[in-house]
Amino acid sequence: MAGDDFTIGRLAREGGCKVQTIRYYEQIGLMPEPARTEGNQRRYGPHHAQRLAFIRHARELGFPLEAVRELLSLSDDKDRSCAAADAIAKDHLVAVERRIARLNALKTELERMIEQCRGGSIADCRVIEVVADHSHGHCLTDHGAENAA
Amino acid sequence: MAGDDFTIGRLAREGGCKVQTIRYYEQIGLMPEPARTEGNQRRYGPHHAQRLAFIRHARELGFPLEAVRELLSLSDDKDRSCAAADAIAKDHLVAVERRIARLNALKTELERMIEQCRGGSIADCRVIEVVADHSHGHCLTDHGAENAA
DNA sequence: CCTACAGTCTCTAGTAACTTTAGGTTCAAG
DNA sequence: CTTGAACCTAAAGTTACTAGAGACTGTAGG
Repeated sequence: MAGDDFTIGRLAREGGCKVQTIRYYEQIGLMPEPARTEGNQRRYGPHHAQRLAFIRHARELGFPLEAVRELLSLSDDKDRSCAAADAIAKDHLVAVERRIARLNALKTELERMIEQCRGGSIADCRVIEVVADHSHGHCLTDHGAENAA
Repeated sequence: MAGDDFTIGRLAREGGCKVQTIRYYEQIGLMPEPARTEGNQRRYGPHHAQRLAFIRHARELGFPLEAVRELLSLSDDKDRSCAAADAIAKDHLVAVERRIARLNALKTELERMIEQCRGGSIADCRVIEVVADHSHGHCLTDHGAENAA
């Protein structure tokens, strides 16, 4: 624990996120409170960088913060079975697959909508018409459930 | 304008959303303020149901509320060219396609991760390992930009 | 030692699109 | 007339940050 510490700014650059994001992670307990200088500035070591990298990658993989939290606590306990981690990943995969299916249906509907729009006036615009008329043929799979955008 | 009005509860049931959502749409100006009873309760007519259906379908198609707002104002003006509506739909299609591409990359990574997890202890769990090690081969396309989940 | 100035600090509010809660009022049936 | 479901408003909570204000620190140059 000598003097190879670094600032929050450098940690942010290396971790590929904003300074505020790190402070936010600390606030919600994902990142541990680091040591401070006399003047109250945060100083980090390599283990902090590792933990942040873990969090950021998990986030890039689309895990919500609560899942990241679980994954972190699992990874801290090397002796436990990895079944829990596997379950989290599988759940997430299912969610991702559902989203993809939904977005594909969406894409089809949008494409049809756009294709049919032949540039007249609003009165016979297919885009407006399709949006206005919910029952115009097919439905998006599980309507209402997941947020679509 | 006789007595075929209905309550917010019924409008919500028919529109497939919550009562509060309708009040929220009213608050942000997407739904017009309806008439009220003596006792201050909202009473709706068929045109309200139509407008709500339009909004809900647009939302199911993944348009953000601001786009819905534009679409609504376009659909109110039947003489205007539909180029603007077309543009909104096209923009949205591009966004949807980007999301799909991203989610597909994600899916692949998750599948590889899960497949490699052979159920030992955390110490050699591939899920944890892959999440921990950012530089384990390929990257998700435009890292950082869009929110992934 | 002094001055600049980039970087840091805390705290607060804002984002999207709602949902939830609290505390009270109204409507319709029995 | 009483009950209970549905309604009312207003405010706070959700997710995962981002942005800003106003003040303080750390460091490099002179």
